[in-house]
Amino acid sequence: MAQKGRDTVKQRMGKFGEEAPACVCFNIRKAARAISQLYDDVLRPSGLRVTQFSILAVTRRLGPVTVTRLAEETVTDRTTLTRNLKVLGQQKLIRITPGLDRREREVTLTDRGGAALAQAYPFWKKIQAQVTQRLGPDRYRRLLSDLRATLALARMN
Amino acid sequence: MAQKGRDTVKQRMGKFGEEAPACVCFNIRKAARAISQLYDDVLRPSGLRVTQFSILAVTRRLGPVTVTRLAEETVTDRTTLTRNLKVLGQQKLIRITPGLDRREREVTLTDRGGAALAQAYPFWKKIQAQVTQRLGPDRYRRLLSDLRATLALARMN
DNA sequence: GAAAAGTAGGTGTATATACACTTAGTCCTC
DNA sequence: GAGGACTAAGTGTATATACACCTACTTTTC
Repeated sequence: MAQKGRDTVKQRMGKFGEEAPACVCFNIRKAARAISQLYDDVLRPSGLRVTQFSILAVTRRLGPVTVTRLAEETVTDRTTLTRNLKVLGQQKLIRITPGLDRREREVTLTDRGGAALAQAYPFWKKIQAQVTQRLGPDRYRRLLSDLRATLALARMN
Repeated sequence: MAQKGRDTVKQRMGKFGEEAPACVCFNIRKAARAISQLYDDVLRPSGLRVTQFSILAVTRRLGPVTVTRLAEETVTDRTTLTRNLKVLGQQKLIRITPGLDRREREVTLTDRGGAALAQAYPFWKKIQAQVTQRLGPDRYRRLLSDLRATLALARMN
């Protein structure tokens, strides 16, 4: 009875505590933190983090590739990738050379980078197998598919 | 015929290009980056990032809460949370006070923090509704459920 | 062919993330 | 109740992330 036409903030957000756990973003981020820690932990003996492992792997697959293309493939902001590549370049795991179009830079996996990737591979394989096994094949496929859908949705705008 | 008992690195990693897209961690991280950008973009007028929004929301729900408890709830490394809380504290959105147990620190949402949350809420609500609508209720519930399973699995060790 | 438009990439700044280590306080055991 | 075990939190350091802005180069348009 204190107010009628106008809700208080408290009322408008009355269900907020219950809604927060439903936030798609919050939940994906939580899962990302947890799963990243797991993968990083298993990859640790290799000296590569999962982010670095992923970048090297994609670079290996795409051969000499521009920064922008690599950013698209990894769904990373280009400027973020620049910083990530810097670390890998310092460790001589990749090489960055000017492209024919002199605005472009081509990223190439070095021998050293290939060796690092090969060395890390069994660790990745092990944890990946464990995770997929524990999720079960159905849920695993479903999750990847739903994540793809979420990704597509997020980039839709 | 060059080698028989021993595979080359190339052979061992022959399918690597095809396996990388199947990496659970890589895919969750990609989705997390994309969805975070979307939420951050929509939340921008409110001045809160989705990470900050989440921390404030959880703080609001749990009332005065210790740093460790908040870290558990948000599945964030405690030292990460310390840094995140520092930013929120500087903006006076939270207050950090010594606990009864003098090792502990209690985090409380300030009035200013409550107001920021209330102001950001409609933006969150809007993008959350759009995302769940586009995913569809079934896939949305399934995704949250599978993410929970992944999270549990990752923390299992 | 010069100006404008468009494209590739980097920098400055700020937040987010977490490991290894440290500090400070509490509890527990004798 | 003193000493050691345990627990809560912060720091040093490094990587990850992305926005706003900038520079350099290429293409397009007249």
